[in-house]
Amino acid sequence: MRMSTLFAPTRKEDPADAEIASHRLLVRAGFIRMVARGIYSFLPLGWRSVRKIERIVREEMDRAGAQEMRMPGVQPAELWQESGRWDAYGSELLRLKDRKGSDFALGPTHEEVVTSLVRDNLSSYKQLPINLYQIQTKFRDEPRPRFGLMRGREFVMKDAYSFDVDKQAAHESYATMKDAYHRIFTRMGFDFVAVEADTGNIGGDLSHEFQVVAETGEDVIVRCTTSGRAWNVEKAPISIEDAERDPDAQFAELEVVKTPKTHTIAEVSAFLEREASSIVKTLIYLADGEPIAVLMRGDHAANEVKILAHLRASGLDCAELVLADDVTVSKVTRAPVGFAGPARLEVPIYADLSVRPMVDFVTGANMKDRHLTGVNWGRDFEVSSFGDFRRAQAGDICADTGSPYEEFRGIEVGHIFYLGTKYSDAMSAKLQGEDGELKPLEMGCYGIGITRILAAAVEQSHDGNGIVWPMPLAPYHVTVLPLQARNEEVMAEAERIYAELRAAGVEVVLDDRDVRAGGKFKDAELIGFPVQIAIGSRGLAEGQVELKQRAAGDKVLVSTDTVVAEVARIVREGLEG
RNA sequence: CGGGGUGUGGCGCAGCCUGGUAGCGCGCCAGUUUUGGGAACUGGAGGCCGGAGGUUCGAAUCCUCUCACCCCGACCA
Repeated sequence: MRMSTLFAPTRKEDPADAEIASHRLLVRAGFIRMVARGIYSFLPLGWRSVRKIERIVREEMDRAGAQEMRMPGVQPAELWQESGRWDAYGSELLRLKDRKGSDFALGPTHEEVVTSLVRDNLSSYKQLPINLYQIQTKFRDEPRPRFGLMRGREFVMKDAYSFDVDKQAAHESYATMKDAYHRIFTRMGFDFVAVEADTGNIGGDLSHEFQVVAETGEDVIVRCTTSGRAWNVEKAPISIEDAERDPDAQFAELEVVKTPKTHTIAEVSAFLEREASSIVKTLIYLADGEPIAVLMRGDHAANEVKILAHLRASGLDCAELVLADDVTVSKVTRAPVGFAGPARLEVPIYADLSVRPMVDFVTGANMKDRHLTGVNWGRDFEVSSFGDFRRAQAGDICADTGSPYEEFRGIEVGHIFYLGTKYSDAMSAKLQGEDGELKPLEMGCYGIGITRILAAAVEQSHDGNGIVWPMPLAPYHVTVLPLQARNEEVMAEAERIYAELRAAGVEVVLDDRDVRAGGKFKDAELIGFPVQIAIGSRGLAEGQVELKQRAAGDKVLVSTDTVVAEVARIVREGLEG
């Protein structure tokens, strides 16, 4: 490819709306352009990298025995009504009507379509196991798309679905996919972790997220410092002290203190000069619309999955638990947000176990700009029940090993689930087993965010000058830069090297534009070609060209006779990892 | 959905408070000189100032409505 014809509109300046490196650089280097909120076009360079990502995914999925197919982007409402998700999925499901007024959805995922397909076309356990996958555009109407490709509304995803006779076989399919995912992300050169995760609303009871380690990641992960096992913070088992309060404790007087404009724990802690761990925060939740209060120690965070489980175990049949909005908080506490406290609160109060041993703590006073000190449960308010509601964080103790957790952020690029029979039950997808009985299919589903990987790769590998592509994902492996476009010898040598590299199977861009050397260098760095060959009249007089690898950054002079073989070798080694 | 902000040539911005015929940098076109890390000069092209309505002799500027985009929050209390 010649740079003079390549459609790669690069920019000197950062786009005004981009915050993180991947978004900024993918726009600046001419890989993507936004069309609408959370919706992007992929320009030639961007699309080439996307196709390389797809290819690696395809090769490893095929190797793992999965079969590629293709399902529609537009799906009839009936299928979603059958699984119950037409109502359950919420407003992320973009709904539309056809000319007859029938309801459709833009597919955010394909469990319904694939389950009905398999149900209608397989009849015996002898046809199992089967794993079907596709690489396709999905649409999820995200409440807040952001960070370019990281959280878009339209995105490309690889989704696979496994079907097995029983749970054991399904677990084997799951393990096969887990291995395939490890190979895929290793081949892409990622620093990643497989994280044990909560299954959320997808169902099932076994799930791993594949997280690329990155400071700008949206997910928080904890990892045990001895076993190396990693968990999503909502799932991580922490060792909890279940301590009683000292029965002889003397309680201080309850006191109202002025705390102007201190809305957060950090502000209250600083203002009153008390440790965050001596403050109790009062979270107002809506359990199926009914307000409840949850008390947490000031330095802890709440885990809604645990709270929900506790409510159910206490006999409260609660389907949905959400943090209350500001209006509800004001109504329940009779005070603005930031001053909620348990005393004289007329809703059920649930408290984390770490609150039980606390004496004379600080809480909000349910009055604007006021907190209470010397607060004690039992005397100043009653607790409905205590439970473990804590979300894991750095420094917490791993329940498995007794070692502390470390915390880091990640970009979720893959997620695998063992689904069980959730969809096959709902959609009565059954097969005859060996014993002649009809049994629901055991399912698993396995996603990879193809376009998000493009952003994750840039996030993990860039510098002040631009993108630093790993060889397997680079849109082109090499760029050839004739530094004086009007010098015939320089151009002739550039053309020769360009042609020979292409003949050697190297993907190469010749920067044949009549621009100054500086411009070519800047664009080459920005786009992130792994290898640069700079050809100038000075070096050529000595029979030499300059070879630079983007990642290492150092330049070496190489003879014009050996440069093609040398570069071909670098590219080959880069592709092999 | 709540809070904040921004919409002015392709891109990044100033002008708005205090109304009076639209400006800067980059990019683009032509020419001259340049030519190993985003050149200099000269001359050009390109904008219904997001949209609608209003106030006014006169609106990018003031008022109302609306649309779009960005940031923060939606485990903050």
